[in-house]
Amino acid sequence: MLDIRIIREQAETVRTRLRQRGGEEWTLVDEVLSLDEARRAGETEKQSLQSERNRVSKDIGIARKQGQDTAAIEAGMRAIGDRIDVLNHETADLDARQETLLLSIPNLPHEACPVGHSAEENPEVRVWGSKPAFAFEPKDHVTLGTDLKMLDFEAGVKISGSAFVVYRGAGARLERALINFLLDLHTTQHGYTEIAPPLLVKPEALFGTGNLPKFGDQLYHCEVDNLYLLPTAEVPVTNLHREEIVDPASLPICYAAYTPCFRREAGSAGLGTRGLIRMHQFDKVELVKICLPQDSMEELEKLTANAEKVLQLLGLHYRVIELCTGDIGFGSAKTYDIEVWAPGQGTFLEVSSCSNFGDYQSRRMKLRYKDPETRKNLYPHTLNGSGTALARLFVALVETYQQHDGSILLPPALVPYFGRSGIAALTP
RNA sequence: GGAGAGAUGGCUGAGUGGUCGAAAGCAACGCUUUGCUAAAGCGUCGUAGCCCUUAAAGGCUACCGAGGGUUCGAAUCCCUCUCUCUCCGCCA
Repeated sequence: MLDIRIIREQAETVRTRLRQRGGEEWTLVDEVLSLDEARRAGETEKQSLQSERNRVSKDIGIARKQGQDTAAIEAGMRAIGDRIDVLNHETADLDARQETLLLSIPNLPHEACPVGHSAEENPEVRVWGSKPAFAFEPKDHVTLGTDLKMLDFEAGVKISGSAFVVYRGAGARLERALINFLLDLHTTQHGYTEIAPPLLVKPEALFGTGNLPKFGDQLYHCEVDNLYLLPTAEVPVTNLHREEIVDPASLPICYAAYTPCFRREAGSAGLGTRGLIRMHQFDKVELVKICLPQDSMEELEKLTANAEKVLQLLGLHYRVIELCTGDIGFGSAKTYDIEVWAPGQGTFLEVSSCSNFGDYQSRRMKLRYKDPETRKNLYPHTLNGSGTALARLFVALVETYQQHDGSILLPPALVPYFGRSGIAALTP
């Protein structure tokens, strides 16, 4: 949520920045400003009347003790009370409308965020490794997974429908090995604290991270209990400190969490996505940071480097791109995407998205820290990034490390976790 | 699912219609004094909004789980809701 004071004082800058995103939200600025003005006018009148009421009510108390008749004064106060009631409802209504508008306005892109209209204008930041060469025609993960009996797409459909999959045998074991590898890397090498959060979350948590109110159609909702299946561990983990005033000495707070993620993917069904690339349920290890405002850009670089380390250790070719203003997410001020090469797809797949949200989420969830100098409560910055998504990592891994005989030879970093050096081809 | 208890400031915990934003204690911060890993004394110490200011300072208002009601006036009385805890039942 944007700071109303920034909108008030720098309306033109806010409009310009919002326009760079390409949406229509910039047109809401004028509406917010007029609501704000009306709200403050009502607030001022209401408060001066309340002040009068408090003063006179005290006098009435004193006069009554002295046995005086206060009926006339009380009648006058009743009129003031009525007026206060009216103003109360008016300002509450204006306040609610302003809040609703503010919740639907996306974050301002950071000035370091490249300006552009769409994904085509995302600059490539760096490339690591190179495309692996094959002396044979590489298969895609669907073929490999099915042949090796690691992935059962038909069973997924039978049990849960399209875009669900069953991992089995070596596939299930590989998924588990990857989860442990990722968590160990981030907790023992990168200093993150491991979190295992609930997978069902309240609406308040989703408002805090910005998934609600705008993106409810992407969420699985358990109506009888009004709980949502999480679309990413970002939601419960960032909300761990919702409505808290954290000790600034404890910053940066760094969390790593493995969870399954559930997404309805409304609107993208049948979008030509074969295999594991777009699923309703997938595993992910998420990294979350809460830090001082002045540190957040540096922390974003570290976070991105932590996610890249995964691909480096696994020997997977990848590139990092920077999202332009027209492509960054709703709450983000600056985002790097990491895309891994998948030989069977002949394309790069997004396996991580690392974002600095500035104070956008912390203001929404009333997450603050007390500045030791001024003793004021300030909003820390929040960041998160996948470290990394598992399904697409699985794709890149098996497609990159497939052998001519259909077997898979795992990179050394994964061998201790998997327990074997690879997955042998099955003999028919 | 059944029964009961509760929700007050960072924490503990007083407060049942009027100078209560709220006693007291703990924690924290500052100062003083003494001094071997500390104690004592004094002071400060909730959150948010509005107004006035270049700013600081200041003034005002609201907030004692949430919402509504009674009243000139509500932490305090009434109603509704939510949540937490305990016990019983069921269950991985």
